[in-house]
Amino acid sequence: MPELPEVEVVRRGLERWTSGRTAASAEVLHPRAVRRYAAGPADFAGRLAGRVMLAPRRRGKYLWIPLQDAGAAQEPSEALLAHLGMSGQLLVGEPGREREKHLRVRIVFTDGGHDLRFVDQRTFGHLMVCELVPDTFGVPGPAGQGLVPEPIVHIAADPLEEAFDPEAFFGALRRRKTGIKRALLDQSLISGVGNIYADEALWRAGLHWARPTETLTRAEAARVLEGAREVMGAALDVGGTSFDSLYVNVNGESGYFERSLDAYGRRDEPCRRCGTPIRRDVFMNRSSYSCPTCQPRPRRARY
DNA sequence: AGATGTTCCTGGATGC
DNA sequence: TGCATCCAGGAACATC
Repeated sequence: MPELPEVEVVRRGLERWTSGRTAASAEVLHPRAVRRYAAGPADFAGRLAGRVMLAPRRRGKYLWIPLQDAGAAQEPSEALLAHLGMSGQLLVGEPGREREKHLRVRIVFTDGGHDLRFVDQRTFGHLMVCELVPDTFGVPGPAGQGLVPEPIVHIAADPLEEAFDPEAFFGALRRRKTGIKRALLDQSLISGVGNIYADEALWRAGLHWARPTETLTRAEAARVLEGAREVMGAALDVGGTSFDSLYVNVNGESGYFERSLDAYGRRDEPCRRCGTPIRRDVFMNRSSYSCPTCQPRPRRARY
């Protein structure tokens, strides 16, 4: 299940394997993979052909590769945008290798080298070509760095970005009338935090998932942020989390972080701080794992 | 308008 | 053994 650290691992892999290379052609093997691209699969493929892939960028769980016309000097105005969803993979490898069962899109390059493949079993992920526009959540960076894909202008900065504003995040939390976990999963408040890392951040902060956001103190909000940063940083250090074979990095190697999780998936196992068995609640049609002792349910809960 | 519920998808695990 | 059902979850979209 790719969340921010896993997507960053993929981004780094692409930086090494596709930067500076020119796409020759693209083949869409399943239209659902480009469903968000209104102009359709043929136009999608046409937009990639002949364009140079620059260094990939990331915000939260979204990944994009700026596309430059060959020989052009101006800043790129379009990008190939990717979201891996539940089971998406971006794989780089020998062009002649066997086709994966769930291969959705294949891009080959003019140099005849490694191809780029989008493989996605559950097809929650997608690719599209889009415009790059000025960033409203982040701060302007070096030339061309202040641009983000138009379809994700509403996605907030993620906690590992310099542009992330903790005070603005705290203010947004206090204005909301909802539970802290729902807020953490809302990509317009903070991006890159999914179900797994939300539970981990709350365990580290000692807060229950149903804690009303409007009652959070600045210190509590800071603990949640710090927890998210720590757990995602640790996951990044070991190459991402993997619970099954669905997540692999760009070269097909799995991550090794799952053994380090403190809450997620540990139902009935002892809390690593106090020994109380971890409990599982169903919330938002998802599992939430927490320690009943370290993360007591608030008297007034919000969902 | 903000909060909350629904939906999309596949295949491994589980139950009878 | 075989078939049916459950479960995983990001985020757009629908509804209250």
